[in-house]
Amino acid sequence: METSADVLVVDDDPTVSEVVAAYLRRCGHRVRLAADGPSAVATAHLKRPDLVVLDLMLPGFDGFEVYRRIRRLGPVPVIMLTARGEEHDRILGLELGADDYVTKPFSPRELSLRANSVLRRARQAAGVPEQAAELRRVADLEIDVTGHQATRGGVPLALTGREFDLLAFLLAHPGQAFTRTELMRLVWGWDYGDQSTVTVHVRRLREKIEQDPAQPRLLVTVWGVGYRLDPPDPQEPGAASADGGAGR
Amino acid sequence: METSADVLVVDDDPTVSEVVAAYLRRCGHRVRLAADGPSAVATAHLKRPDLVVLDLMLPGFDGFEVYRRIRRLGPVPVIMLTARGEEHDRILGLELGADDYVTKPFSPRELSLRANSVLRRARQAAGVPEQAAELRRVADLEIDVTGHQATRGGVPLALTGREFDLLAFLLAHPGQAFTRTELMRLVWGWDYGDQSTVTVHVRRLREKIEQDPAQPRLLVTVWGVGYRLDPPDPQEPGAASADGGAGR
DNA sequence: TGGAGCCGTCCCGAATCCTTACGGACCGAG
DNA sequence: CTCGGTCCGTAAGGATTCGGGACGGCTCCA
Repeated sequence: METSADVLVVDDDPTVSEVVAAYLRRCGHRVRLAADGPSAVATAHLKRPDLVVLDLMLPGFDGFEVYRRIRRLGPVPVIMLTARGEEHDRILGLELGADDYVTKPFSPRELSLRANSVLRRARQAAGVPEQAAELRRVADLEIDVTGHQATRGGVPLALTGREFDLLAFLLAHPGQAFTRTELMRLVWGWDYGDQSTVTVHVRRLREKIEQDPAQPRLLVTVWGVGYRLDPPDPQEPGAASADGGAGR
Repeated sequence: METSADVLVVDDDPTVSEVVAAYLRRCGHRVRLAADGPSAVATAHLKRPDLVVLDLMLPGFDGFEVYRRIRRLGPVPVIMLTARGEEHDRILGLELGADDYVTKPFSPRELSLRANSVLRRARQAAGVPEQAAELRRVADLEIDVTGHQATRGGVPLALTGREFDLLAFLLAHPGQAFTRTELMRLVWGWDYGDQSTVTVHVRRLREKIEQDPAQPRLLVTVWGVGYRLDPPDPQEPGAASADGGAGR
């Protein structure tokens, strides 16, 4: 679990800011709100948040200007909220150096994922000792979330971004079955789009972590439901024991 | 039972809300109903449910407004019911903030899965240590609802979806007899269709959980009524266990 | 400006599962 | 003893799901 952080949310729409705040608080963060540019800059000055979530469409005030002023305070990470289709904002935002951006309409889960990711990167860059690299293990599979590296039996795996996220999530919830839609929401952060995307990534991940991808023993498919990462049976390690119910 | 939770269902259509309530009760939850926005908010205030299932199409009251007011009470998980066919963008916008949403028409399995996983995540976020895998046991039969896995004496069973649902339901109500029609309605979610479907699935389930499927001792048939999952008599098994006057 | 890697989507074959139908066996009542 | 209702076992058709292959778009990098 990520540690808590101070987050400043800047948006003039109370509906959006309330929802965003609720979600971030649920993740264990402390949240402050600002509805306009000046108060945002002032709050940033006084409270020195660990992360700023900034809507670019502020009334009567240029969001970019707010961004520049906040950035002068120091290397505070910023996530920008932009409207879909506004390629201009997005490009400009990234050029300015925003750590990440999220296009509206967005799912709160997506924002939470981005926020945690940005915070993690920021802490790492800041040289925070990073208490004992966050490790997760199942069978001979090991993942270092902070170091963004996965190994099997000590051998590093060449996972892509999505594959890593998927494996990290499954390793965090071993033995639990998830539907494709759930995985789409929890790993991808959104749930529109084709569910077969999940299927394809599971297949690609199996190619890299399973000994026999055609007969997966770790990343099992639960028919009619979805997928599950099985913790290894504490019993036989290499014995040719019948696969119990895994058959078919 | 750790799975049970207080659920508030908000829908103006009694047909829908009753069906939803039935689905949730079959999962072992306690359900309250509210037909309009104000009473929903009031009930949420008074009863502090663990989960809210909220229909967005409330008459004369914006469902999203209800959501915001309920959310102010605290981090209550919310599942939204939306009608299919609404513009995708609208759904996305409304989804803003919901823990999950289900599009109508929905299947009972769908709602059950979502409700359970939302509750699980909420408990997890609330600091309740996970690990509390939802288990149900009778005799040497054990079922892990979150992992969608059933075992007998520790050995995994290869159950199909329906078989799993059926066994899960019976394990939630041991010692209680159900007619085929009841099982059809409570497990399948509809009350039309051939009752022999239930018969066939019971038979297949017996093949997998009974030691001698020809003489079932766990999944007993109550003649003229239906079926019942018997908790094992810890004492003598061969006794002439008169099933009382259950006959007709 | 190419080229490689990653991601998301689509298509189709194969495997699996659900439902229904049918014949025979069993139970209880008159 | 006979009969009507009920239950069990088998089989087949239809529907759904899963897995593999492949394609185009996109980004990043040389």
